[in-house]
Amino acid sequence: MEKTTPKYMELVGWINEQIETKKLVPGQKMYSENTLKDMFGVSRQTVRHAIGVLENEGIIRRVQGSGTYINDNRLANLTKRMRVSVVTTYVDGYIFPRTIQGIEKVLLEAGYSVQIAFTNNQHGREKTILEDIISRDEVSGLIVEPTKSGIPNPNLRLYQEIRKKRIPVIFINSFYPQLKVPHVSINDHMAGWKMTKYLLAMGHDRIGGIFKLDDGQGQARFSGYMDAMMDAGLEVKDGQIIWVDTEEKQHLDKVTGKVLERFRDCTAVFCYNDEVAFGLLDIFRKNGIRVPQDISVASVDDSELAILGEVPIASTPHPMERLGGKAAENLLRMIKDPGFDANYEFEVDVVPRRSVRKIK
Amino acid sequence: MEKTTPKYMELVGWINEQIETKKLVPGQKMYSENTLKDMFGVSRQTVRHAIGVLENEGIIRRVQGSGTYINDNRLANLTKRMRVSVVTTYVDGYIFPRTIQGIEKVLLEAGYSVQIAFTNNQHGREKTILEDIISRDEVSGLIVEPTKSGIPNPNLRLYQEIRKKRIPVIFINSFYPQLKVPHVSINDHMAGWKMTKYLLAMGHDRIGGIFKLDDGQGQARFSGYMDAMMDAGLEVKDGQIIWVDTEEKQHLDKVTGKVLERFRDCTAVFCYNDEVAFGLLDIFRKNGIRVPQDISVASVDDSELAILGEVPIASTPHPMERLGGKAAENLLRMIKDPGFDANYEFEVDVVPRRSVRKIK
DNA sequence: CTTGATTATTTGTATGTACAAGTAGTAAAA
DNA sequence: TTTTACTACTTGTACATACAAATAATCAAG
Repeated sequence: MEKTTPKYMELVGWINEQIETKKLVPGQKMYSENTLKDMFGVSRQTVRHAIGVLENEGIIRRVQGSGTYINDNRLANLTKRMRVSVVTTYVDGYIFPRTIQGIEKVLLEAGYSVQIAFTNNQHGREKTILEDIISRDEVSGLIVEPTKSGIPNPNLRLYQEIRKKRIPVIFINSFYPQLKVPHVSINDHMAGWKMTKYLLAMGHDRIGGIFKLDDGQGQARFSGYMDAMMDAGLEVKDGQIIWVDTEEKQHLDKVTGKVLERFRDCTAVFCYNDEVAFGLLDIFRKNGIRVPQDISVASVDDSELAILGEVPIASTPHPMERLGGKAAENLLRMIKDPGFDANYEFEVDVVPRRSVRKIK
Repeated sequence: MEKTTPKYMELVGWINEQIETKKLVPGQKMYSENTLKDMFGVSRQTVRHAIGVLENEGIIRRVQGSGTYINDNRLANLTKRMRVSVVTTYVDGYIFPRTIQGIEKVLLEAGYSVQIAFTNNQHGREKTILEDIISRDEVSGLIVEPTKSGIPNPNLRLYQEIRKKRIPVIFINSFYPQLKVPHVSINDHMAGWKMTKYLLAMGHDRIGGIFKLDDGQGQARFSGYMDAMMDAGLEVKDGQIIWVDTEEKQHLDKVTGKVLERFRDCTAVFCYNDEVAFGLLDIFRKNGIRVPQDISVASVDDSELAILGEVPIASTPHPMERLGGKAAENLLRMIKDPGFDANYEFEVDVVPRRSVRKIK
């Protein structure tokens, strides 16, 4: 993902940095427009554009005929807005609470307060929440876990409006491909790739999969799985893949028939995440299929669910607190320097567990 | 000498007038830059300059590729200080996420935003958070889960300061007895009482207990347990009780020796909550003690942990979302009516499960 | 009817030029 | 010394051009 920061925004970032590092102090006269124009090799109009942005933010003051000056009320202005809004889909269990905890810890230590809201993975709720944030105009940054990132989002306009207000936004776990907004997540493709490679290395070659349809993570994990299968010269058969949506994920037992039929000839199943894997183990147990003797199960995220049941599940750890912390840190940098590239993807590794059996 | 107004300012005035006279209504698409350029015989740059001024005032909104639209800024005036702060000990799992969800849902629907912070059950963190809330002076209410409510709290002064500012406060799950602040919680005494009565009814008479030392809930549940035992004419022996603190609760296996010894002669154990019960089952399993054949286990809260393991645990349901929602509703009433008595305790009932065996 | 590519329109970024208007210091004039 | 006029420099206004990027409507292919 390539993001080109406009020249005038780079200038904004540079000037902000000069003030931040005390190279320019309040009351002091700034470089003149022509000086900046020569320093950066841009046109005077571009310099004026940048200075205009800073003036609107109340950071500097222009006086015709005299020059441009640094304002001294910058700090007083900022403390009023030392607040970050966090918008996630859920909060009840799984990886969410600890991710939020990671965010909260970093922001609290930086003197920010954290405002929070949950979409329940519903576009309508997301709309309400974003409109509230926009109309209040009280936050200096936004951390968002996308709602249904796999399908078109009707709220993109609201995100653009937020960007127009120069409020930095960062996505976690997933992102909307249509928006050029940075994201912090795990490398979902790598998760699918490495786990599938692991299953292959354990001697499996008929590997089924359950993936989540309506978010981008499911699709990325699927493509990692598929690439690994193709890399091994194996065909991915549609009959070995089950796609579920959020609703079905919660109640996997409703598709018991489909599960038993599609995975009948498989020696292993790759699951979208631990919730799905946990539900799958339940179905297998109720139908007398033993794990890992009859079939192996692998998963992603390595949440508490992975080690809670009778059979611990091989999974790839999700850096929960660290991911939240990284997102918060990068957001803070974006607030200071609008040109900062905040994209980050965590690498993942496989944790072998008893749910996967070695086949000779 | 007459002062000539710049062309772009004339344009600003004209557009403002159009909105004032309802010739342009909110949400409607404005004339495009090129249209205005032709209408007024000025350059596109001048038009952009004018539109830029209006955009900074929040009167209009520009959307690249689409057009320029009139903003609906009615909302901006209304909601200013509609914010509630929620302070809980943890967020990672158990009953916390769903309680927070219940709070958030009610407050969001009432038009409030929710600010959140976690103490990690440390007095120091609680102090930082409360001082921040006081100095910002931006919230209209406070929902707090007490930190270590069982031992004297060094931050009572801060709560009194908040009260002096006439900001309503409500406690959830537990409360500080020294403060006359309303609380919404389950009836912990009843939880201890009813569950013990249930164990007695199942034929048990040698009932041990594990309780949490450093919060008020543990003490209330203990007194319910004790009252039920005495009501049945049974003696509560110190040797059948284990007191744990927060640290030991997380790593119950560290006191394995004590557990095995104290409960050797018991037919049942009443646990402070599901976390403790879950850890206890683990210890029993690792030491070859079968539940419920050798010993019965009962618990409080009925979280996901109660039904996750091999042996489902008898427990008393915690009304998580409902409790959070009730707390939020009562806080809203307190904001409107400072005299409202917001105290509320949920009644609890026993959910029998396989972890408790009937003795003839 | 749906999907995908194309096209026209719209705003965004960037550069260049020219002159106007205000400021501050300097030099000349009273 | 004080005043005035000048001058160099600053920001403000205005116009022109070019291309980039996003959007929405249109049209053709399946």
